[in-house]
Amino acid sequence: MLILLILSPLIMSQVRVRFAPSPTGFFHIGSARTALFNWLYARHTGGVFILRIEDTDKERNSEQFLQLIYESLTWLGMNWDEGPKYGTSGGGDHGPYRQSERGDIYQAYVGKLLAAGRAYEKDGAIWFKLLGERHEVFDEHRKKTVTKVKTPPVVIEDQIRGRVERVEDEDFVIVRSDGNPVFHLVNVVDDIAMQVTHIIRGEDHLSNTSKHVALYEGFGVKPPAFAHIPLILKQNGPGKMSKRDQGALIEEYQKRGYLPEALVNFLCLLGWNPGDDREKMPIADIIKLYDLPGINQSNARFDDKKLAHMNMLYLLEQPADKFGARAREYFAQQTENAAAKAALTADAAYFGEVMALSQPKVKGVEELPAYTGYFFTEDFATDAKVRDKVMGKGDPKARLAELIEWVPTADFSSDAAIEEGLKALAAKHTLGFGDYQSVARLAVSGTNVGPSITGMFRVLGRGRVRARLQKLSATA
RNA sequence: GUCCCCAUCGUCUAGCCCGGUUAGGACACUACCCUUUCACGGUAAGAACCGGGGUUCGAAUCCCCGUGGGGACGCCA
Repeated sequence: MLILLILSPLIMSQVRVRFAPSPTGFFHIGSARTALFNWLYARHTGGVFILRIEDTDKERNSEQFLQLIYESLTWLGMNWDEGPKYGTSGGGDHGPYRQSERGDIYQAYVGKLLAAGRAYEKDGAIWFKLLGERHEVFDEHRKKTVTKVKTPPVVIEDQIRGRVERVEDEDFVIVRSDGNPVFHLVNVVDDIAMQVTHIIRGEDHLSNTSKHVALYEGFGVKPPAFAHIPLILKQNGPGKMSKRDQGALIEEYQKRGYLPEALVNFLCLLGWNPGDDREKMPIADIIKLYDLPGINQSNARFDDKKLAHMNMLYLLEQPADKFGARAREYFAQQTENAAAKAALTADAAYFGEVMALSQPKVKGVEELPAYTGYFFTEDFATDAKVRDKVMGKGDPKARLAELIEWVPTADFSSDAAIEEGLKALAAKHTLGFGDYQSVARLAVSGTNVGPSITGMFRVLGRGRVRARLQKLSATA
């Protein structure tokens, strides 16, 4: 009882936000960001994040895309408190959370409008009736005569844009002639029924909002707070980012081995910032600082380079075993890639060591198969240009001979030991470490980029190193 | 065409609300340093207040107009 008394004002004012996607296509960056901004607000305020599936378009819905929504949200770390059950997310007593299962509710609400004279039937469809004087006018753009209604402007108090006024001056369809309710109706009905307090959505919905506010008024319900967030523009060319644009799909980043934390961090910064210079920050800090007034008003262009950089930052701080596991997962997906296949057949500990060696060197997991190829096969390619350059400088043949002789008895127990050994070798001829490094690298990897040569020696082991040195020596 | 939103480096942005800054940071680009290659890291450089009016001693900041960008105008969501 006492607890209830203390909690009741909290419950009364609890923020309830929703993300309401339709399963009609791949899950893309824009949707993810809208979900994220809602999720953050719920977590920031200690409110409720609702997932509602807007599957009223029977033609275009698919179960596959529905699953993709669940998977993508979960992958990004956005759990939902109410909604369809999936893993540990979902549940709640405002369901069902799929609009395809809420037909009775919509019918009841339409009934209310019909009874109140705020809706009528025409051409087999049900229309919402605006209040005011009517007159016919020819619409040049749509090339037809339409009935306009003289109405006062609808006022939207937007949390991001301030006061926005827009005149809604035409009745609109709320139930199609086939009996299916349309988006505007179900969206508003569900937000009323689910007691949504804040509608955070893309700015592309701002023009729809006048319809929605009119519907709220028709139902005699005070509209919730609106927050229209800026859109993400495509990287190249004009217009907003759409599912078909390069880099638009969440699934793609998942497949490419991006870290979800990095993608989320990047997405947060597209239209929001903590107010200082911090960019890479833990999600807990973002939740703490995130708020609606901090959201920008202007659209943001997507930048894959900045995302890649953010991903590298996160990758760099991954524990080696986690990084190795992620790499293995990525390699396993590359079924067409011979290098990836070969790597997977290698000993697990060896694979892990190779990845640990490469972790600080690459920008993304996707670089790994090509970057580490020579660790897993003796049949690796040699870069002709690098070969000419290395073999044309100093006396590489002599260095190779020395290395071949040195390897069998050298101390390979640690990178430091190998370094010491090589330095001692160089000192005998008053040469530098670099004189051995370049030719050794060419011999064992066929290129001039890669991890430290000492690390490569240690991981490859004496046998392989010596064989490769001899092979180069024989063909040089 | 009508309506709505927006406008700081190439890009993401701080500063704007509450007028006085060498207009700051990050990505990208360039140079140098570090170094055992390549990266990472460090330092430096270049790079912006869309234009025009107004208000003011003073405007990136407030107001108006233009221009530009974006969005919406479906029995799609």
